[in-house]
Amino acid sequence: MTDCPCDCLCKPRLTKQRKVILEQLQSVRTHPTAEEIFKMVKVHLPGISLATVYRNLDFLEKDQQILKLKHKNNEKKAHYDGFPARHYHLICKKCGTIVDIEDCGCVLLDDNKLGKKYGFKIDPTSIEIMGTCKKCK
Amino acid sequence: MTDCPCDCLCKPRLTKQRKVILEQLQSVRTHPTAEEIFKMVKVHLPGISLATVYRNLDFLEKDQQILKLKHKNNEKKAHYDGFPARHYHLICKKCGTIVDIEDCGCVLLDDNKLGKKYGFKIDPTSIEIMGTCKKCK
DNA sequence: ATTGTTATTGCAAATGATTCTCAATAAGAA
DNA sequence: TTCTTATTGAGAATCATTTGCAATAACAAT
Repeated sequence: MTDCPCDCLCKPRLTKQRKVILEQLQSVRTHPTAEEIFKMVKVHLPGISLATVYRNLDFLEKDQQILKLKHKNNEKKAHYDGFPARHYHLICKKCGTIVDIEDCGCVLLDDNKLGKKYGFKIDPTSIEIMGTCKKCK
Repeated sequence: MTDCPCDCLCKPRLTKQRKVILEQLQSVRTHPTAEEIFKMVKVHLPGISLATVYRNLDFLEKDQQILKLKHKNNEKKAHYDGFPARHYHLICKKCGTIVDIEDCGCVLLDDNKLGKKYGFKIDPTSIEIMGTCKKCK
């Protein structure tokens, strides 16, 4: 582990908790909430605290090891994605289904024209596209 | 006012409160929070309640008269946009600046290839693209 | 290994944006 | 004017997330 992903000067440590949280999130292809991750991790570390899960999810997100999805419909809970490789998410406004888009064959964001025009460095992993899924239409 | 935008059978009424909330939101080109809208509306309706502002913002969003932006960085507050015409938003992950993209000359979403492939009806006004703005780079 | 420093943890309490409850009010149809 | 019921104001409730703090444990230095 190198430098802290936030702007502090501290040296992050690889704790059991942080390790297992990441492992568990990477063990699924779904987009679990902090609470759901907490339950998965508790199987391996029964004494872990929910606050620790939140703290490590924040850390891992800042460190760009995972993604945080904030958009799932009217739900207040955030969802997490253990695979931060460049991909977008389609989220159904009605039922909240999240679909990963691995290769969308689109140039909107990749060519970075948009970013240049507005002086933005676009983060392609953070894009959440809302809509209505097949079932809900 | 026609049918209720939620799935209930009630007949919406155009109250003073709803009218002024929409007017005030449409009077700015920024993306205020519910609290900020509350303050603007209170100038004209001193007795209004914050709960009423929330209820009407929900209503107006469902009715597609306004947009709700949930993504502004680590802030928990939602932001609102009084101009729901098709446009995207760039949001800076660091400082939270929101930039409107009126015409991005991009086809990612408009051609609806993406929607077809995944069976999604994409809502082009709901797209929030995260990145880092010029100042924060 | 042992020690020292300090990042991290568990717990419980706090936070804070949003939602809900409910009696009172008022929009709009009859 | 009357009636129905959608909406309001006030405050309490919700609940995901954060925070304070003393105890613990990573890991660098000895």
